[in-house]
Amino acid sequence: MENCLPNLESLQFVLQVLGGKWKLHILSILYFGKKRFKELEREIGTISPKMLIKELKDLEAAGIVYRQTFNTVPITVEYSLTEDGLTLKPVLNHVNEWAVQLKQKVNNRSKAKPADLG
Amino acid sequence: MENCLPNLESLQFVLQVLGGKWKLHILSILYFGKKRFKELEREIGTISPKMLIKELKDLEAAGIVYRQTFNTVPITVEYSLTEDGLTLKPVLNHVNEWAVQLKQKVNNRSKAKPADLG
DNA sequence: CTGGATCCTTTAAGATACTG
DNA sequence: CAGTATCTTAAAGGATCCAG
Repeated sequence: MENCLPNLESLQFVLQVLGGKWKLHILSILYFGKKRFKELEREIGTISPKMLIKELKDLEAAGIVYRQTFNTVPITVEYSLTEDGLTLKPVLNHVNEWAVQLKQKVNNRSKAKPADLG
Repeated sequence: MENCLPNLESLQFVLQVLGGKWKLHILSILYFGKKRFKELEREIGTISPKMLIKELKDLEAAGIVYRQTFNTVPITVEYSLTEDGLTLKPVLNHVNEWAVQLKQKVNNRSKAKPADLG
């Protein structure tokens, strides 16, 4: 039943991982390079520490973000992208291309028409 | 701040549109061809009519799904993919390729390592 | 600084009965 | 058949304070 959209599960997994309110925002910042917890908090501006740590943990569990701690006083933590986090970027760019043209169309029409299948 | 991941907004939009619990499942069925409301309900099996109509309305508003009514008795309604719905498929396949390899890695390791940036 | 814990509000979703 | 309406529960998110 689901063999036309291959591996529905994997796609659901991606949507779940990236679907949090702040995930893409966090990633967009980490694409500039590693950041500390406080730096992320400041750059996002309106996120609470609870949400930030939750989103980071999700991304880390998904293997997209890497967390490194340093035994300084006080402790410092750096978040960076994993290999998979980097390979995600061109994928997102691809999705974005589709999304941009979709949004333009949605804004310029009242109702979508069906695809012309001949 | 967000110019590295181009147009964060568009990506958020896609995640919102596809992020519902049943969206991908519905799309995976519609990729086989047009379906009536009841057919979708039956094929999914565990969805309530309230959720089904809600997800369909979301997809229609996003311009991905087209809804056509017929003045039969009783009324019949057919749901099909729009042009944008069709162009979404290869995009999802691309995401899926990335997702599949990610899941394999996540399952085979305890903790991700950072990307080697040289 | 990096988070954890708590309480609260909002949103998503499920169950079920009902209407044109 | 194709949805609506209502009620209830579960999950996501926000605010705030606290600890190592």
